[in-house]
This record gives sequence, C-alpha cells and structure tokens, in this order.
Amino acid sequence: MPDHPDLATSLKDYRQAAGLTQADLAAKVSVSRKTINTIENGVFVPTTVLALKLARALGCRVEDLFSLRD
Amino acid sequence: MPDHPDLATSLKDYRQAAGLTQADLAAKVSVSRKTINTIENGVFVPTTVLALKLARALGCRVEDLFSLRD
DNA sequence: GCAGAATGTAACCTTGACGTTACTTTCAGA
DNA sequence: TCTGAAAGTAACGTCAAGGTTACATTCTGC
Repeated sequence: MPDHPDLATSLKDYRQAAGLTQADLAAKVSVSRKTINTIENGVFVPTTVLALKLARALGCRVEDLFSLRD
Repeated sequence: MPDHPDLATSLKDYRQAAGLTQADLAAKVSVSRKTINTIENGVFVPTTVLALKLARALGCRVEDLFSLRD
C-alpha cells in the first residue's frame, strides 16, 4: 500500500492504543470502515472536518495523527 | 457569505495578528489568494494538508484555526 | 483445523477543494 | 479627492475524498 506523498499518519497507532477496531472508530466518527482503513494505509488524506473528529475521538491533536512530509 | 455548516474558522484573526495579507499567506503556503479568501469566508474547508501548512505558517495548531461546529 | 472477527482491497459514483482569470468593491494615505 | 492596495466574488475545469457494496485475506481462540 503506497504511502501518501504529502502526509504521514499515526492514526493506526493511536487507534490501537485506544483499544478500538477500525469499525469502532468508524462508528465513533460516523464514516465507513473503509474510510478509516484507507486513511490508515495512506491511500488518501481525510478532510479537515474528519481529521478534527478523529483527533477528538482519540483525545489528541490533529498534528499527532497527521504530519507533513517535507 | 454563508458560514460553513460544519466548521468555524479563526484564520482571519490569526492571519491579521501575524500582520499578513491574504496574498502574503497564500504565497507562504503555495495556494492562490482566492483559496485563502474563500476559506476565511467559510465558502469551503481546506484539506488537512493545507490546514497543517496554515497552522505551521501561523505558528499555531490546526484546532486553533478550525473548530467543529457541534 | 474451523469459525468468526478484524482487516485489506476493488469498482463505481457524487460532492467539494482548489486552480485560473478577471472584474468589482472597500478603504487608507498622500 | 484620487490612487493603489487589499479584499470580495463569479464562471469554469480538474481531481481527490469518501460513500456503498462486496469479496478476499489474515489472525485469533476453541
């Protein structure tokens, strides 16, 4: 699975640390499980609204989950 | 200009506090001035990559610039 | 080894982010 | 008052985010 060229993500680490499955997290932020899966695998980058919801659901900052690849 | 239904933004406040024009900020993050303008006016929400660049350019967090409207 | 849970992945579709260009409006300063 | 900088806004096009559905794979525990 190719990483996204612009952005690196730690979503999977934070999700697992919270003891949640992809389906659990998907339900928490009201998206499909596929959306969580493809974001974790760097297929695409979430919108800002979704990134904010993910950070809130996992009790961290957007910058913790996603960082610019410079 | 209608506010975005999902997201509120403080981008204009942070930009002005930094003493930057829309064109200045646009150049810093490599987008068009229109993009900055329409984001400030709630026409659309930036991508996560752009939100991260804006926060970095303004020395703040993504959550400072954009917040979920609940 | 089997069953079920968790995850990976693909095809197709809709919506919205953002570019380009250009015209208009507002406002501060000489 | 004039002038230029800053900001608002419109038409049109491209591409990627994310939905739905479905099927395949991996990893458990019994």
